[in-house]
Amino acid sequence: MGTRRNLDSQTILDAAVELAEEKGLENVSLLQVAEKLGVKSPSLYNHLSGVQELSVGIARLALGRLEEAIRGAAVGRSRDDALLAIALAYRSYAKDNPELYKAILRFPDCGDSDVQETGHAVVRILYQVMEPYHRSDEETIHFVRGFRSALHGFVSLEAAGFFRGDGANVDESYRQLAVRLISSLNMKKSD
Amino acid sequence: MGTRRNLDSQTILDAAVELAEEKGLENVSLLQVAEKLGVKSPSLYNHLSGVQELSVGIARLALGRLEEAIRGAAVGRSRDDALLAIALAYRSYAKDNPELYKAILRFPDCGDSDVQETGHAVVRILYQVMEPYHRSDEETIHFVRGFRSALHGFVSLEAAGFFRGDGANVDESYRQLAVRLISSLNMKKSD
DNA sequence: TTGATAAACTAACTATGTTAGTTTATAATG
DNA sequence: CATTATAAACTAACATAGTTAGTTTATCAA
Repeated sequence: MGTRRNLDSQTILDAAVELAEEKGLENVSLLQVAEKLGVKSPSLYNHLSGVQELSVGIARLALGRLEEAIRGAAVGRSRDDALLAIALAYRSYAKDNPELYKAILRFPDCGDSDVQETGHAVVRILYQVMEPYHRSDEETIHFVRGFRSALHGFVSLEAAGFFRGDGANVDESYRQLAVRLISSLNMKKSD
Repeated sequence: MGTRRNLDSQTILDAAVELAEEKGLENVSLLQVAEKLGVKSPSLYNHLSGVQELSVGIARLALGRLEEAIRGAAVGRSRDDALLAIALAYRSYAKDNPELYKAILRFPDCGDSDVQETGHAVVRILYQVMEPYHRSDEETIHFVRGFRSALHGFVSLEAAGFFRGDGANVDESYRQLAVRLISSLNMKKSD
């Protein structure tokens, strides 16, 4: 007993993420994380301020990985092609990492500014892709907000179990949504 | 002490909703609800099976009211006009009832089928509005899924505090998103 | 009047988050 | 090398939440 200098906030975060992926995000408690690390739960307080900090950490990590996935999808592509690739990568990430995506969904609870910062990083990629369209800043912002909202909304509703009963191809619904928005970019405003 | 026959599940639900609106959804606990009703928390178990049932009840009520708001907006309107009105009503509801809307957002946690049922009621209105467009069932489903996703996604992200830093009119972003999708309905598939 | 029922109660348990105060291993210093 | 300071672990304890079991009691029906 006494002291072992191996623990730090990164290790704790890693354990929490692992736990989330194993047993679901809702079962990530300081008790469980501490147990996983062979430590008593109050010991964690030497490295973090509370459970909220852990939640924020998970959310940030999840958003960071989402950003990576999106950036990876956009690389080597441009314009419509890039936008569609981003859309598909977004949904793939959510499907491949359901617990981490839940952590992103949960951020309304905390309203943390750090999380929002990481969220902006995702949006920044979209701004880059938008450049060749030569739209005004304002128009670009409007489009990016809408595009991101659509991706997020679809994936959230799908994760929540909607789109199950009515039999139509969900992949196709998603593709059409993305294409509708992307097409609208290439049209004159008057249309 | 002893017994008063006034309590029932509806009364409890009403108290919970009131509490949510007063102190935030995250502060709705059986303890607080019981206190508000002048009762000890175990007494609530005579009328409900647990806190989950209460959460589901709140979510269902919130979705029910959302459905009402949307139906009210669609009445007397048709086609593009109706769709836009629904979109605006959707966001208004979320803004006017932030705690209730949070309850809707939270349903991923439970995956309850009753909640999904009420969610479908919202979608049913959209199907009605879609009729005059004379699209195939499949096309209609795709569009409705996308449209609803967009509304939900935008409102969720807005509630979470995104769209704040970058200075562009948020109302306009939302309107444009709705219009983009609605316009895409009036186009040939080949476009 | 009496007895059954339903609704409230108390007591107690588990789990979670958290704080306070104690011990102890390592690192830093004389 | 001895000592001290620090940091990281510990134990103990408390609050709050949800929940269960078992008890009391008011009301309603026979």
